[in-house]
Amino acid sequence: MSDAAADLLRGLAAEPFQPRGSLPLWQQIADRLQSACDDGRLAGDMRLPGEIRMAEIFGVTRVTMRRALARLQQEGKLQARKGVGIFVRPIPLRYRLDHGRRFADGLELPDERIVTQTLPLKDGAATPDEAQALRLAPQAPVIRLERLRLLDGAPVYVAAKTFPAARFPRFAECYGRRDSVRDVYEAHGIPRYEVIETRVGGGFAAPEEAAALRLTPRTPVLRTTAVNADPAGAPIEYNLGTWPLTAVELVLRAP
Amino acid sequence: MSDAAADLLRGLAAEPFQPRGSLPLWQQIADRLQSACDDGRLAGDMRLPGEIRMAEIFGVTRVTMRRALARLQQEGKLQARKGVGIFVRPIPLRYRLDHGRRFADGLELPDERIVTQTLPLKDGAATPDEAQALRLAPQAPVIRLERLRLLDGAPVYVAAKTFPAARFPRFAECYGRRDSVRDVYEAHGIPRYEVIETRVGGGFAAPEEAAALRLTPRTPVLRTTAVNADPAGAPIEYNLGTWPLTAVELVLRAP
DNA sequence: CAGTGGTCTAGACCACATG
DNA sequence: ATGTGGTCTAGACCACTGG
Repeated sequence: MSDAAADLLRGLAAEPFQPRGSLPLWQQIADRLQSACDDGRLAGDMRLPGEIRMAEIFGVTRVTMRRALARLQQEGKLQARKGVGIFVRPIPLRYRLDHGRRFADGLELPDERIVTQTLPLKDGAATPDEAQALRLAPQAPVIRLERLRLLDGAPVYVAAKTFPAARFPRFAECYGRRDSVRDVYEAHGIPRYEVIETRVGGGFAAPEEAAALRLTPRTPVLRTTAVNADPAGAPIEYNLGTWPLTAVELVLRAP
Repeated sequence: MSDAAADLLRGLAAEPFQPRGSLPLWQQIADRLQSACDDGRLAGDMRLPGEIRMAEIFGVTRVTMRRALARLQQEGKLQARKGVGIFVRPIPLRYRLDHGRRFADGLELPDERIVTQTLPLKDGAATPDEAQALRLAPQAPVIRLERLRLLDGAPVYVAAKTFPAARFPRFAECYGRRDSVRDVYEAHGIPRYEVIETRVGGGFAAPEEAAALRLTPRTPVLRTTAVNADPAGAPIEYNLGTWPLTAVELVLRAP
């Protein structure tokens, strides 16, 4: 009785390790696991043996084993679920996403592979950041929309969108039909829009973000913020996006 | 005999911790240290007491203390130097960098605060990536230039630039005068250039990058790649930049 | 040399998810 | 009830850096 993952790991552990003083043991283990992830020997959604088991296989303590596993989790290759096990994250290599295009267009992938989950709409008051970006009065009423995009079942993007409530009185009704923001725009007399500013930066996943993206908390992420405007230049949407650090590559081309 | 840092930490440790079951001890410690970094109570280049000492102060094992410190290192707030001590990383905060502008212009800071270090030029053969970006034959001769930018003494950017050797026969001579790539361009009949493509992605610092940026190895970083072209559209420079994840924010505005 | 951070071990208890 | 990952401890040895 030995599943494929355990056999593979035994193979990784077979080669002797470099003596002390060169590379730390946990790093050598992590390196071998990582190369196995990268070349597909550890494939998507595969479940690894338990930590104690793996520690035995590699001939180290559980603590040392955990250090190796922790690095792979931080880099998004593995995902641990408490009480369940450790899984190979079905990795999106890296998606090229062109600036200013719609999410799905930028990915250049068939729509079947993309799934969108929408969380319930919420009303609220604009935060200072939002008020400034949307050119609203402080505390002005806004509509908040959260969305999660999955690619081949793996979450790759959470978006928190904020809209000025005054501008979109029939938001919920229009959005609900097809889960489409574009529909809302059109229904309120905005046939097209422009991205007037995009920012890209890095950060670390908050617990909720990590849960949504199925990442270990505090995992590094890429954050994008965009402001959309109607043809007249008035801001109509503030979009805060979070991506697993290794999941996306933004491509910006000269016009 | 007790320096300022130790006193501050004793203050942080004074408040009782939440009982087990709520937040892990190491996370509570990390949170307190982080807020102390963020609001300046732990200021730039300050040296912390040793790990054993800090572990005593917080009443935990050295292992637990190290977990807390590890998180702050990964997030770029602290920097450990083996055999020396742990230091507060001087004010990385976050710099707005506008796309398409020169490094120094984008930062909108006085030149005095910016220092550039140039590593020795190297000749070499184009890698596949470089050959494609620069539209060269495989293995074509290229010139490699590495630069490190420091802001207020803290390294915030390493750039690895690659130029087609055939296009810049007098590269070394021209560059050496003022360490300016623009000088090289002008001397070879290129009065201005355009950025034809920029990519932004995330990764993890290789050992050399980490050393240059004074980061803990494997720290998450932001990577930018840009291709410059002459007015005729011919690629003349391939630029690979690495930033500490928390040090930079790219701002892209509509033309 | 003494002090520092980096690595590693052996064992323990807990909260959680699953069967 | 079992096994999982998450946390924590107490002690040890090493390599590096500084005075």
